Amino acid sequence: MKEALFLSQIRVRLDDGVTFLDFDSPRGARVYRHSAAHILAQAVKRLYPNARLGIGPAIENGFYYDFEFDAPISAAALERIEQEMKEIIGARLPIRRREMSREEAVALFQEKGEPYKLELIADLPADASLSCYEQGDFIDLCAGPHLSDTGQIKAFKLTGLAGAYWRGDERNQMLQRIYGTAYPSQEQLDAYLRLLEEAKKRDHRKLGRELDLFSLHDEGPGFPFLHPHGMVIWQELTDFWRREHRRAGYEEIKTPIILNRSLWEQSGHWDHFRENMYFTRIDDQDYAVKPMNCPGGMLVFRSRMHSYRDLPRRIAEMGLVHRHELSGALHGLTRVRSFTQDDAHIFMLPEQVEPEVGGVIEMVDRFYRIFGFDYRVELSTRPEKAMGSLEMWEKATAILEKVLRDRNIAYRVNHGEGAFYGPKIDFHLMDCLGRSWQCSTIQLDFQMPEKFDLTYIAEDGQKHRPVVIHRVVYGSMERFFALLIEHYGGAFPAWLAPVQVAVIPITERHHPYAAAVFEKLLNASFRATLDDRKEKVGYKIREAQVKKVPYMLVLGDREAEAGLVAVRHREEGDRGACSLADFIAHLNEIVAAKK
RNA sequence: GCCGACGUAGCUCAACGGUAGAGCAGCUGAUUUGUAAUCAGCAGGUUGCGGGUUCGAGUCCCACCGUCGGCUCCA
Repeated sequence: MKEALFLSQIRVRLDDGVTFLDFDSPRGARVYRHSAAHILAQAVKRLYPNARLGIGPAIENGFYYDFEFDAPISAAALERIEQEMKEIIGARLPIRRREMSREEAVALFQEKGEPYKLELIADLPADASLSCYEQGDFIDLCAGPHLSDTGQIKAFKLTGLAGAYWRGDERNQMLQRIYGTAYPSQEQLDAYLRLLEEAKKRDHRKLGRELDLFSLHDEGPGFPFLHPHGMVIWQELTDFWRREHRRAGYEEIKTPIILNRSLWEQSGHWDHFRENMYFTRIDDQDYAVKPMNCPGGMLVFRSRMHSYRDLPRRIAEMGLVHRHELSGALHGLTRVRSFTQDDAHIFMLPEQVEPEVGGVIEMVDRFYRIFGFDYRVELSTRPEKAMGSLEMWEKATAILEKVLRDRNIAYRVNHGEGAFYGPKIDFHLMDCLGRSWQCSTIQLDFQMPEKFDLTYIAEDGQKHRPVVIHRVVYGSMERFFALLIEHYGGAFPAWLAPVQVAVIPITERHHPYAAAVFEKLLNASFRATLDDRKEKVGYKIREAQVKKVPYMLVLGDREAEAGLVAVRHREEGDRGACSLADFIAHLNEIVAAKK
């Protein structure tokens, strides 16, 4: 084994040669935080000798370690654990790697009473060489590498306590997970904590209340209420969506929310999705509230005969779906129990699959660019609970891969994450905190056409089976709305802003002029307000600023006499006076450009 | 659903087991104001819901509902 290596910030022991790592590289940060996780585990074992160790990896922005305690610990215990960690860091314990045989390792962890470690060892391949890392009175099964001593952790904080199932499986024992983060300096840690504070200010739940966009109530957990200002944004999003889809050759439909059980049996949802569905009875028959829009779409397609000349048919629907989600999973507008999907089903000939999937990819990219979102592409393959033959799945997956490769799109493969009826391409948006959210998805489906016996008449005069794509662009309107709120920090661009212009007369004698300006703005189809309260301009401006109104028109003697408007912009401040016509032209330009 | 935390006025937050308060918002009045908060007054609560302990519960205990951080799931 090579001796410890030194670099400005991190010293790492490696057994495979000399490698320098520093915290700024992703790998260096992982090593650093993984060592912090070991220190956490050591501290916990000192305070709770009976605690059984789970796993303790580094994650994005930090680390965690899972433990099984005799009795659950509470968040208050974290402070005591932090103290103990500081002791361990202060002692500058050297961290040593120990290679051992499987028998040695089993004996070691048996003696230490670590059932989860034994389970991990049992699952390691027979020829794997086992290693442990040791620091003072603590030893842990670990591939490494690690820092050379515990004193190198300069700044850390335990950030949370949560339940987590052993190996992520809800059938397993629930362990307690302690989250933390670590940085090479207190300044960096503080900067990270400040970033979290900033993120809280853009939280869509907070802004949604402050800007009066939407609300959630105990009377309907997970069923959001949209307020007038939220509805304005919603309408702009759907208007834009309709124009783009018409242009791209889509037709729009609307299907019922409640449909008979027989339909859900036919579609396979009864067997594959029942635990997420809501039910009701009508005239002594079972009905279900739709969790997806596809069966309704299938019925529309099937309601008449199709020629191969009719295909592809791109049938879109802003469909309201309801899904029973676990109560603990609900979160603002991003995880709800009822949401609107900007759905579409494309019915096509087998040879149209590639161009159609390509067309959807282009549309998704266009939408995301308008809003300035970065995204990541993922391909999800056959899940355990799947319908259809393996060959069908392989064929469908191969087509999706080909489309992505032909376009040089980088993607990640999620094995076993597909829908039960077909593989899919997902688009994950990165939000302002670096978290990713699934929004757009393109799902290939060879199942529904079979289940619903969909056909078209081909050139040979015979009936053939069309292929179906399910796709969404926004994904869930509610989730996309939430992401937009946080993305813009509530300061929506003019085309989306619930109020685009606040007209602010300085005194009552300017009210008639202000009312005339206001009227003209309404006639120009802008969303404007007239603030004719008996308040000082400063007060009215502050209020408009707080509500994040992009433009304010301040009107006093100077403007009234010259027939001008003094323009104040939300970010840029006082822009000076111009004619109302010029202002309207400017605003029209900004709105049209969606800037 | 599971683990942990939390739930007081519309919002943000106070209140050693001993009479529930403040700021902002709201309402009323005065102020007629030039680019982020004028002043004064008034009103606002069965402390999430239901039990229990206690002479006495916002405070302690139990159950339920909801919210938050995670796990799981997914748009």
